[in-house]
Amino acid sequence: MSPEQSPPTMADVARAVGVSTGTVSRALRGQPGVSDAMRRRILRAAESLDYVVSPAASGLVTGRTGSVAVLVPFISRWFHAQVLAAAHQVLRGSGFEIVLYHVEGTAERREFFETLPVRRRADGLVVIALSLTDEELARLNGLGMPVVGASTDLGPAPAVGIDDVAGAAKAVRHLANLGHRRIAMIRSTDEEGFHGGVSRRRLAGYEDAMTESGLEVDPALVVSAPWGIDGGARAMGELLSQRTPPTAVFAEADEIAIGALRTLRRAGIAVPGEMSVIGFDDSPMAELLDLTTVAQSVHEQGLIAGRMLVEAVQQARVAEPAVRLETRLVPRGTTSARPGRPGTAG
Amino acid sequence: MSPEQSPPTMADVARAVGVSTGTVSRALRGQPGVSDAMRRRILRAAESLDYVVSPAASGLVTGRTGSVAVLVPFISRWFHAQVLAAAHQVLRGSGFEIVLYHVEGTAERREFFETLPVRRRADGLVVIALSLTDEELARLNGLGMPVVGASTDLGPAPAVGIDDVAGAAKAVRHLANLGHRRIAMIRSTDEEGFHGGVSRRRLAGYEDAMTESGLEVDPALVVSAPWGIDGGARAMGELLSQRTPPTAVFAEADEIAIGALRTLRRAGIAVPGEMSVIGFDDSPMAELLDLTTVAQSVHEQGLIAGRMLVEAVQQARVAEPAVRLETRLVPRGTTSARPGRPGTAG
DNA sequence: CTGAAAGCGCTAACAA
DNA sequence: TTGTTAGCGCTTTCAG
Repeated sequence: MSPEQSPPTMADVARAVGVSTGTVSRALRGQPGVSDAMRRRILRAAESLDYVVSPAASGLVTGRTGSVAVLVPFISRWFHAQVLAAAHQVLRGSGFEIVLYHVEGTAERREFFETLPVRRRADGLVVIALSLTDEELARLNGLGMPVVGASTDLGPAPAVGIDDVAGAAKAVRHLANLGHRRIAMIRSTDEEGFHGGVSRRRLAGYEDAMTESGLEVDPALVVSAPWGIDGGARAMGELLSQRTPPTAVFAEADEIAIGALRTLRRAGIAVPGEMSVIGFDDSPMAELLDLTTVAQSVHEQGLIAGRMLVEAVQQARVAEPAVRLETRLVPRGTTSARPGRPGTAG
Repeated sequence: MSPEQSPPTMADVARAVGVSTGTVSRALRGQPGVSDAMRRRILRAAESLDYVVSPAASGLVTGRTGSVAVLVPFISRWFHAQVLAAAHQVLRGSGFEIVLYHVEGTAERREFFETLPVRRRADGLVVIALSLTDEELARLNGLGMPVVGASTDLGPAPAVGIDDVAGAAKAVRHLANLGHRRIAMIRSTDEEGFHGGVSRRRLAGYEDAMTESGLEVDPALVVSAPWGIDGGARAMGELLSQRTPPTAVFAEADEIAIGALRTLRRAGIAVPGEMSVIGFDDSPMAELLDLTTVAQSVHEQGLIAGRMLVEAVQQARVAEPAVRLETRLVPRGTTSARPGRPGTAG
């Protein structure tokens, strides 16, 4: 009589075939205990009715949501988008829906950790490139669901990332090997604590390599500015205004290095002739601008994090819960031997 | 006796306070018909038990999921990420969770439109920067949930975007006004149909402005290449190999224009001295590289799309269902008067 | 203002 | 192999 307004339910399918919903349920999920003939009839009926199971209803009884959450701070940064895309790919490949939590500011971040909206909404969580406080870490661990990190240290929880200390050291060693002695570092300020951990580790790598190369770590040569091109530009300006400016600069990230390059260009300082610059990450912009940098496998981190979460959710344990990917120096056109160095044309 | 393993339910809260779950439900959702004193007691109990309602359970009875879905093709492109971030912001601000569907390839895309995983998983859908086929459009309309588009034409459904024809015409007129007569256009090939609509409209704008300026549209001057820096670089090469190369180039997107710039740099052709280049979108890279372009309000498109969806979901109608945002020319350093033009230094 | 009871659409025993 | 029966945790009448 009345046309079906609301979507069909499993009962509709059962009725159409003339069986019980129990059988339909088993058939649809590929469970054993249904004859092949019956399964076919049921699948056909479901198809023709355009039926889909209600995740809410099934989730209510199974206790699983079929979704996983992704927490990511700056989606419009190349690195973050890249990791997200890769993780998304494997998670959807495993049948999960992805719930996105984008926390770009302090307010959103606090809101997330206070209310923990993931609770009861996801079966697991992957955290991308976020430096967590101890309290935040504790909140996540109290979530009662598996959590994995990509480029994020989660303490005991599974995580994939790189050795930032070693990576930064590679960059600085490269500069030292080129004969540079006054090597500066540009860090990002991080009042909001989004990537403080990475920044600290890359600083440590800088210091390690300096010491190892017999170079003095002059505190004046370590400057900070807000993350991004403008920040890098500003920091470079600061370095140029010093009594004895550096001859080479290691920037914590490519975007920062690119800002530095902008300042140098505007100041008419030749790169690499008068100043060498090296970044970190090997983003597409680095390639475009021929920026020497340290590469990491960004996409792969997303893939691995996704796989880890699938494992954690489905098998309750992760085979290899701490993966460190290699970094590698990518020499390009913004680094060269120190001006005035013996045997080198300035 | 036995410690609570599973998260507390509403019944636990009710028991703690000594009321029925009906009352707890009303209290928690701020519904009328609960005394203030009772509501306070209930809120306190819920808080101290660390209780959160199960969206699955409440969704089962209300029929709403509390989530909205976002469909986006290339999350690592600046434009897409930007729109997504803005939409996410307003949607979360309205209390929705965001379910992300990232369809980067044909396979993923087809899978999405065939299985329509959003069904029963979201209360609405925003589609970002996707050129849809008629069948795809029909699938979305049959979804039974509100759909809005950002930089996406959805036929009758609400959408926000720009006037691509007019925007492209602005770019080309700028070049014509500078005295250029042989003006080329670089389009993106789009075998997979991801942004064919935009590309076609920008081509139409190019043709309009050419005709309007009394210039001939030479088919040889319209070249295509895969979207991105490499594509733009390749297309520029093609243009340079022609018998009578253009003196100015309009690229469908900044990323493509940037590729063109790379080729020109490598070829030793002065920009804008010997060749003018203009892009579209005004991405951060355009600013960095001092690329003349046509700007659009990307962030605002995301905000508006988000607001539209909230309206559609909550009020079942959108006050202003077709918003066209303005574009504006951003003259920078990659465009100048045609070489050899009277009164101009080549 | 509050309680009782029915039921949302499904799954998971347990029977048959 | 299939059906029956309880719920899963919540909202929503309808009574009181």
